[in-house]
Amino acid sequence: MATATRRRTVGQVSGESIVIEAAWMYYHDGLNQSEIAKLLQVSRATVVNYLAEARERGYIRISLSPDVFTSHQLAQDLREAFNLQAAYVVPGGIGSPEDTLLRVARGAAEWLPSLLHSGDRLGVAWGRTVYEVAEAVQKTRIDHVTVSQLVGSMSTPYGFTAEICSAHMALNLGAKCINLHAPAVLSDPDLAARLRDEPIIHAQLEALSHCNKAIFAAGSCGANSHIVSSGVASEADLKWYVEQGATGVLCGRFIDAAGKPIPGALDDRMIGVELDKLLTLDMGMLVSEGSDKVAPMCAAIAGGFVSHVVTSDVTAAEMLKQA
Amino acid sequence: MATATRRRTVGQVSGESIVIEAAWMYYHDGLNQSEIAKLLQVSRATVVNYLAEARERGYIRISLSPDVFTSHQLAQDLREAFNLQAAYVVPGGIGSPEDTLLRVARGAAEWLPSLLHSGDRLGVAWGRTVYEVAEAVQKTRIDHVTVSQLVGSMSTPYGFTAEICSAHMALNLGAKCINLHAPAVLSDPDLAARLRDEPIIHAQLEALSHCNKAIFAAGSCGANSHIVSSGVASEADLKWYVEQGATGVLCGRFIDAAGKPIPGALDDRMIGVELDKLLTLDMGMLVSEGSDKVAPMCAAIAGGFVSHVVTSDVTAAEMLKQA
DNA sequence: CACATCTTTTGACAAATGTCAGCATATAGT
DNA sequence: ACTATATGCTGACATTTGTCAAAAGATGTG
Repeated sequence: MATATRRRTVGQVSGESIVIEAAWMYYHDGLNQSEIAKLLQVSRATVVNYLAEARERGYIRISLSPDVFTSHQLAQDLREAFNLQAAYVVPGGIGSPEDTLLRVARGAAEWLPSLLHSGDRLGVAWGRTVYEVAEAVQKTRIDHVTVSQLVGSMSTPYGFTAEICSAHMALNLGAKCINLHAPAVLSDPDLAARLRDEPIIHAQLEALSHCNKAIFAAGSCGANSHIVSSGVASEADLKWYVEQGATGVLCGRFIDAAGKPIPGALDDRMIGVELDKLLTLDMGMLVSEGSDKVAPMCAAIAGGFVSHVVTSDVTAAEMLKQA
Repeated sequence: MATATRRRTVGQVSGESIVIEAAWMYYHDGLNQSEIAKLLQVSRATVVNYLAEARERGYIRISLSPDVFTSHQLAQDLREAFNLQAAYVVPGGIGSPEDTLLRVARGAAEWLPSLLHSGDRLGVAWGRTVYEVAEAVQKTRIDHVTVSQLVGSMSTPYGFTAEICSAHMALNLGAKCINLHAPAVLSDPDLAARLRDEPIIHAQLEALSHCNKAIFAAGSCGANSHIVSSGVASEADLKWYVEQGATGVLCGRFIDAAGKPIPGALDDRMIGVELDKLLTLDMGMLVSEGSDKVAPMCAAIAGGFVSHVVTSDVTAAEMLKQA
């Protein structure tokens, strides 16, 4: 501005103003790069660099309007069929299942900030899907939001833990983060009980019980169930739970087709939120996708844990068929 | 998806899904138009059309991160010097004063939604600046927000009225709108009093008094003061108020340099919010720009009406010099 | 069912944007 | 003060994106 900075001095903070100026001209005023170059008296290539810098620094925010994905037919149908507050259905696209999962995660990431308000306490579960959501959330700043880790950690072959899920989520939301410094499952019920009474853990579990919103995925009880591969349950455990009617997994706990938690040996050995806590939330966001998740998702919804769903169009259609 | 719609049938609603698909691929997956064209099996030109349609329909949302404008040096200085909750300072750019005003308005429009939460009741003042803000607000949907018109209407040569300001604001925020179906100023105090007692107007004024946030601009008392050109006050009125020490105009009321309302003949003839109501708000957003607004803005802040300021870099610098 | 009238799609061309090697200017070290 | 080094800027070229008139597919009507 006023003081014409022909060339921005190295590292000078005010030097960024010309970047912002360029970004404003380009994205708001709709000028093209040549016009901007002329006005700022630099070469067009420099303008390209400024814009690239603005994008890198996250000054520019491009998103698809959430309305689109919550208001079209499939989303409305899903909402009505399952009596949800809202559903967000992303186009599955042509890509691999992997791509579709990323899209669903990205959709959730784009929706989530608009559903959070000042003072909210968000519980974050754990898993591949939740991890991708946490990563995809754009940096936002909502005042006085707290993120809590809903279940204890497990070291996984995938390299992300429950702590990382919640920590990244908190980081991107500009929120305070309360981790749960304990394993998700212990070998001995007694040890678990003593750990739960440990002051630090106790305080963390206490904080967790004050969550008013939560985000989680549904786990399947099928062949390559995540609950087994992550080491929370053994093959034998899974087999036993399936025999009792287990249809899906929610925050590390097994539920049947009606969404009722199935009591079992694992319960006493686990550290994490108990399912009935989730029933009283203002918002329970279920983010999942894939044929194998249809039954678990329907079960979770039937159990009353879910107010918001994010999924793909194909999965949404399958859920509607099953209903 | 599944059913390969080679060509979308005219007007068919589901036909929009291919538009969304294209938009997703382009803006989220980072594919270029040729790649998308290949995947969707249409020509690249068609992809261009899809993307244009997505933009027109408002599916795509591009914005500059508010953080940038609230966190740089000038904004921080302004915030501290005037003890504000936050300040948003836009680069003035090279353009005309008109352009700068539009930028400030756009800045306010981009900031405002992130400052509103479910249940808020936003009071909207009136004037050129506020009108531009209302227009520039991108369609968002925050639940249970109510917009109230802070002052009565005047027909202006500019063609926008207080009703249009609040109505457009409400429309774009997806909020309920409570208008004030009365002129801003009447020729006779008695008539004004009777109008205020009229049930409809009374209810509207009542609703207005429950606002917890407000957005307004500062008016000057100079030569081409808006308060005169809009017909609220006469030249003689203005002269009288200036003699009493009037420094600026806020929601149609005159204030002195310390921000104290100046009682006068106009008060009894006006229909609209009273200034002391504004002192108890959670948020008072002052949006103004220009040398002639510096004194009025400082006065409004001194009076305690303001928690958030949006202005240009030049004006911010002038305010700091004056402080 | 043929015709008129729309909307959507397309290919060829024009314009805008991105890339990169090399040059110019600032900062750090001696 | 004089290099060495890092950082920002530029021009020429490559790629991507936007435009537009014409063709092809839908829809409505006698």
